[in-house]
Amino acid sequence: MMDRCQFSTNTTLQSSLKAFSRHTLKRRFDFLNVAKEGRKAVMPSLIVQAILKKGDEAEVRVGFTATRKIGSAVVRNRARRRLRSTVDLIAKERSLKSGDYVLIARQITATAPFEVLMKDFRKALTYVS
RNA sequence: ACAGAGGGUUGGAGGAUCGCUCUUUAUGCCGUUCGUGUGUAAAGGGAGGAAAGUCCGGGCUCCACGGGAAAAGAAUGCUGGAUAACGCCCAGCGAGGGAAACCUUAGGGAAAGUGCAACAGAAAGUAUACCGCCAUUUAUUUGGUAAGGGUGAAAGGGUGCGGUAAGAGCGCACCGCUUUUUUGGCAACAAAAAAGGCACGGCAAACCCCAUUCGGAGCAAGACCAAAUAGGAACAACGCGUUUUUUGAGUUUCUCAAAAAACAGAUGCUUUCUCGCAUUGUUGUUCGGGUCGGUCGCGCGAGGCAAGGGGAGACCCUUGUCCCAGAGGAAUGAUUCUCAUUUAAGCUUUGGCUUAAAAACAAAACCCGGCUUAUAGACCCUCUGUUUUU
RNA sequence: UGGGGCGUAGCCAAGUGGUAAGGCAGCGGGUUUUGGUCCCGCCAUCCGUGGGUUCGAAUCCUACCGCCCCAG
Repeated sequence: MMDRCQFSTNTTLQSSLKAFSRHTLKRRFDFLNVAKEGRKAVMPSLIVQAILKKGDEAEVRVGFTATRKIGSAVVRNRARRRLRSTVDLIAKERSLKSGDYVLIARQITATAPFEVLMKDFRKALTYVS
């Protein structure tokens, strides 16, 4: 399963920007692990939890969480997409340190201006790392 | 023009850059060069009228598909139609509301039975009559009566005339009610006539009765490929509840083996009952087994559009044409340009221009027919009433 | 996907057709030198929301809203 993921999610970004491949977290165990062991940064528009790993496996894995608390299915899907877009754009401008990241959507994630999301995520990264 | 009623359509348009998902084609790599896996490129497809709530109905799949009875248990409830089916829909009937267009309506049965009606009131349902009215008695009675008052949501037909001691369907007329007949209608029902002479009050979204319908579960259904673990099937060996009968062997009334019959227990056949049917223990070997995971189920359908026809309508028939989402931590996002819509402010030659803002409800999860609920804005058709003009 | 339950004062809750018990909290008063304890009184009427049945609905029916639980 993990072997398959290594090949699948490395898409067209490979040519234009180097060394970023977005693996998504899919197992409940991974999310719980990050929440338990990782560091946490709370911003107005999002929450970031992360475990940074050292070693030869230069792998970045990202998971997204949008709970029922923030709204209906439309709102949850929109929030998750915007978080994913944020991660893609940030990864272009600077390389993420390898490790597992979990982004949690908050109430204003779906409606806030996109620049606020970007700013909060950059700030959260400095806290976490 | 204003006020109102009914029905229908739509749910911004066109691009740019970076990304997501599926299909097809081409091609690289791995490789047991069939195949499978994994990348790249190009082309094409990519949410709704409610996809929602999950309230009904059906398809599909598996299980049960022994007979009978009962009980349920649930749902529906005027009539006819329509449909794959429905509690939806269409047409009509009855009842209620509105000035009208029109709207609402769970609308069978109360002489099958049981029950309920607080408080008030004499009395809440086979009238035990409070204040009254009338007669009688001689003043503490007895009898008649239900017109009037009062209570209540509801008081035992209503109005009028006659009648009477006072009264009363006691009699009569009209209305209501019940029964019968006739006419119209497929029917619900409507109208008319005759008779009866008031009996049969309300509540069944109280229990209930009657009629009709319903086997259970759900795509996490189910099928296939398959690491692991426990259990299953076949074969072999051993063993095999109780009673009776027959046969055989051994050593005698006894023991062992085989066959047949009966009975008992347990389990299963949707719940219960009855009858019936099936199965029944231990060890070994082999077959197999189906969890993680993967593939299918899974998009040609009670399908969309157009034309013609049938029908009052729901709807149906014929022909032509089109192919239109298929993910699985779950696909549409980020930035931006032009036009269109609405609102506000400013300018204005009333044509418009500039600036700013807004743009709903809401995301497929097997599929379809409905219902219910949410919904910014825009557009179309029909009808009713009032006012003005012609 | 299927099934079950709950909503009553600020909080916990009883109430299965006839004007909503009780406790805690709160407010006022009394007792006490003062505070506590104790005693008395007050505090719902929009029973989650909208319709309906009924003379009458927290209760019955129906459609919604919110919350919780169970099975796969």
